[in-house]
Amino acid sequence: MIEDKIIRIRSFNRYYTSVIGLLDKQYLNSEFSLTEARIMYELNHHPDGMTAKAIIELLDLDKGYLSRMLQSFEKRKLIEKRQSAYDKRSFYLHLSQKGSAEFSKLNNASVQQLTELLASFTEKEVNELTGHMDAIRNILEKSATKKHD
Amino acid sequence: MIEDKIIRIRSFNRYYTSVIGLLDKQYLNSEFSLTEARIMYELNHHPDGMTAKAIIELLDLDKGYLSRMLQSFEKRKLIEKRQSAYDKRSFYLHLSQKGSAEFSKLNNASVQQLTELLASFTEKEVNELTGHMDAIRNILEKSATKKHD
DNA sequence: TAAATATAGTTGACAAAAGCAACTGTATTT
DNA sequence: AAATACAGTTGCTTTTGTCAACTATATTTA
Repeated sequence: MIEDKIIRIRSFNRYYTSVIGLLDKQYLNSEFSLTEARIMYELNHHPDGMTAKAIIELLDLDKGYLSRMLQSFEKRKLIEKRQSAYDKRSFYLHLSQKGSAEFSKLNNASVQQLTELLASFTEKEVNELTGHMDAIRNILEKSATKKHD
Repeated sequence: MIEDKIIRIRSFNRYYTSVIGLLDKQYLNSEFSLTEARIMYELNHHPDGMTAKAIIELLDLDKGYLSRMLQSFEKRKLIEKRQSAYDKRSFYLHLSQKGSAEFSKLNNASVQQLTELLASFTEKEVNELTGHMDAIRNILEKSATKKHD
């Protein structure tokens, strides 16, 4: 029965919301908010530079909100802007060396956190876990339009 | 290699964050915030009443923040409070009839939303999806302390 | 090609969401 | 009975996010 499946999916979503929430708490200790970390992740993932527009679409942020966060990044020397020669309205954004270093710290902390969490599982369990995750993604992305890393 | 597994888990987490974020957008149209909806879900799930303390622990909310949201619920006649006879500091909280009705609306909208989303999948795919979700939960809860519905 | 329209990003003003600490009243411990 | 702990409330603040108007550039259309 489909109703039953929906109940299970919603239950999983509630459950996984709390899992993600728990993992995201690490940003409380850092000098970056979760959203800032996501922006840095995208910038790091696009070393050739990306526009504010692209970040907005990827992360579904308000452009005014993002604009201010990028200003704050600039003040902190975490990013560099380079105006596009072809479209002077837009700017290519890059992590600076400092920004890359800060991102690495965040990233390492995140890996460390998950490493500790996974320590209580067997290798077989971890393999199964990632297998199920990949499978969910494959199913959902079959119909979805959105693209991800 | 475990590093590789961690990368995949983190990738899934980023992906699933956006899935959940998309589903949660439905609350933008409603008169309830996501957090309010979660509180109502818990209240609905505990028809014998539950204390603010219990909600705080389940949803990891600040008690002051919750206190104000409950006040707003009371003003809107969505909940009823009954002081505990055994511990006059605490109150048992219930959805009122109106609160139940409002929760039902939210719930139905959520079911409807997922029904539409699942419409593009085959029954087999949906079965696999829920199977993988259950499997993830089973693995993660093996070591976890947190309990969920 | 000039006018109209669209787009990238910025800014100001504001609102919603969340966090923190002090406080009240009740319960529990010493 | 004094000290401590706890449930919930309140005042105050910060963080996060939203909206609309605006500037400068680009694109479309008449």
